[in-house]
Amino acid sequence: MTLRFFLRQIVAAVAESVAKETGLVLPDGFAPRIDYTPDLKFGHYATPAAMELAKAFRQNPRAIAEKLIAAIDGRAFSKIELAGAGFINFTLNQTAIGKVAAFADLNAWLVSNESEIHSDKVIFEYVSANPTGPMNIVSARAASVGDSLTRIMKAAGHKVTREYYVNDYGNQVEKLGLSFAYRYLQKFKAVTLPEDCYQGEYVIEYLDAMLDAGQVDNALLLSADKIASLNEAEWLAQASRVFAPLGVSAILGEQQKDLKSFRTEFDRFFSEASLHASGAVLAAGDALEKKGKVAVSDGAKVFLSKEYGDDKDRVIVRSDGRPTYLLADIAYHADKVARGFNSIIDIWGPDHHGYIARLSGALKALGFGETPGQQFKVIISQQVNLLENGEPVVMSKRLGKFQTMRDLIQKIPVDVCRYFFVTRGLNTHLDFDLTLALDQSKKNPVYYVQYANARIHSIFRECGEPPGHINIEHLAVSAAGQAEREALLFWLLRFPELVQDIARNYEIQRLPEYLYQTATLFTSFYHAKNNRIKDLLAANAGEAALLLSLCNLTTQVIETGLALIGITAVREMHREDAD
RNA sequence: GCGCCCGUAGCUCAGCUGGAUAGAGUGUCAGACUACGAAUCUGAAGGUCAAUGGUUCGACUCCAUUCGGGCGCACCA
Repeated sequence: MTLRFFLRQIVAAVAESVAKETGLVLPDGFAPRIDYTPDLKFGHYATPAAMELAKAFRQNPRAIAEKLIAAIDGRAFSKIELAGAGFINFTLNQTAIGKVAAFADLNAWLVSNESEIHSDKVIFEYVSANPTGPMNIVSARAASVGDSLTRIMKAAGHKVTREYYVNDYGNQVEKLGLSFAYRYLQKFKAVTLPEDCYQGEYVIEYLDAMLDAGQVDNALLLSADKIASLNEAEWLAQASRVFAPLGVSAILGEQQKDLKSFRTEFDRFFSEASLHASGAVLAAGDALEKKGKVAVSDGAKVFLSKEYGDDKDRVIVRSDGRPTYLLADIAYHADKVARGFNSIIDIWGPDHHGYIARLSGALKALGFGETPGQQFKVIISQQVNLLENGEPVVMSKRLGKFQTMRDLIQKIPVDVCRYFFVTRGLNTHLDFDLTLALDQSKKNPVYYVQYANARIHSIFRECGEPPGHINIEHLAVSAAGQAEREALLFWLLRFPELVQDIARNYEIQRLPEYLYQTATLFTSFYHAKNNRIKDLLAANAGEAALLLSLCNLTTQVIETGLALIGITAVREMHREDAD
């Protein structure tokens, strides 16, 4: 059990008993907050519960706090104090700590703590870049954050499915096919690529690969002889239909390679075209119509999204009968609902924020959210400004000038990229300066964290492996009165609480911050004279073993934490150059 | 015009559903290697949290207005 959960149960129980005794009623759904104290000298945890209750009880917070304190069974504590305007500060005693946080191994503890949260069946969609070109740096950001968040949610105890939506249907795909057709034609004839085609050179590369692999149908193949009598318009129409799916699968394949090298995984790549093929798209329109949320305007069917806060109603079936992208997306999300997910989370790009109202409106119209616990959450990933030498790099797929995710991975180690992307909240604009990332690579925080871990393993190599079994009570006893040990130990014990928090609020940046602080606390522990394990080995073997055990817990936290953000935890580090 | 994000130390940014003295890194300055790895550590300086008003026991956090910076507003996907 986490210490925080233990305290929350206690405070909730005494709040209830105090309320009952005095004939008062707790606020609806009252769950006391358990916070960390600003400093361990105030205790391990604090609760502002008395302040939160002040209004409902119409009493002075300090008076409430006194009643709460009086009602608490003090056996687990060495100190409970009333502080400030009505904070209650808790200092747990070592026996209680050992009993509550009883674990021999960090991962076992994480698993045993899963019961503290309400486990959700979650579908998490992220990246979902269009299969019309290589992925850019915004996709890399979404990949880092989405992948890390899903790992964290799983660690907290949720059932998570990771999905990537492939927009392999519609105008853009047709244009992609046309771009391939033109590029092929250009090999035999001087024709200009139309402006609305994809201008990037990558089309030529993929085209050549297709031709080499013999994927292009013989009937379409051109030659110098054929060119003279060619009906160009007809050929282009035919060729673009053939090239479109080939192009999509080639580009998707490359995207998947990039994602893999970025250590980003998905359980499924969901094809938009499959929704059209199965009739699911139009069926979604019918479902909305049955709910009375569809009107006809100028021959088109519109979804009445204004009822859900959108600024205008949105077309879902065009006047020519073709469904819009929105309807396909509604169908896709209806499919997620049908698969039984009750938590649907998407990461979208910054240009899609206006889209939230209409899609969440459609889900509501279809009845999603009526069952308690169902939620649809969109996390908007803000822009990434790519800088090189302080100058912005222009990104435009159409013009073919852009920094791809692959360029990024080739320039900067994946560990550094991933760490960099998760150090900022998704809702902030991000300046990624390539030169800076390279220049500072040696002073990069990710190396600092890895270094701390390598140091621990160096201690193990030097002083012997730690005992396999971690005994928290013994660690707490040995930490008593030793500032560095105490700071490190209680910081480490917060790790599962942090995992729970991030799984709830998606604030991924808190994990790298935590790990950095872990490394800092460890090095300060390491430098304290009384913690020199090497010296203790002969003098006090028992204490040496305890400190090795504390190091063991530290490395478990660092390695598990790094794994949650997809970063390698090295156990030995080597300088790249001599200076 | 409407909507979204941002404004915190010289620079890049944290600040956990409102909570105790606003924190890191980097840069600057002053120190520390006969030390399980100096890819390190210790210390100093650096702030009117863009501005104004409001809400309350309490505001960087919530609300309103203003000023700055960025982005988006299709029968494209």
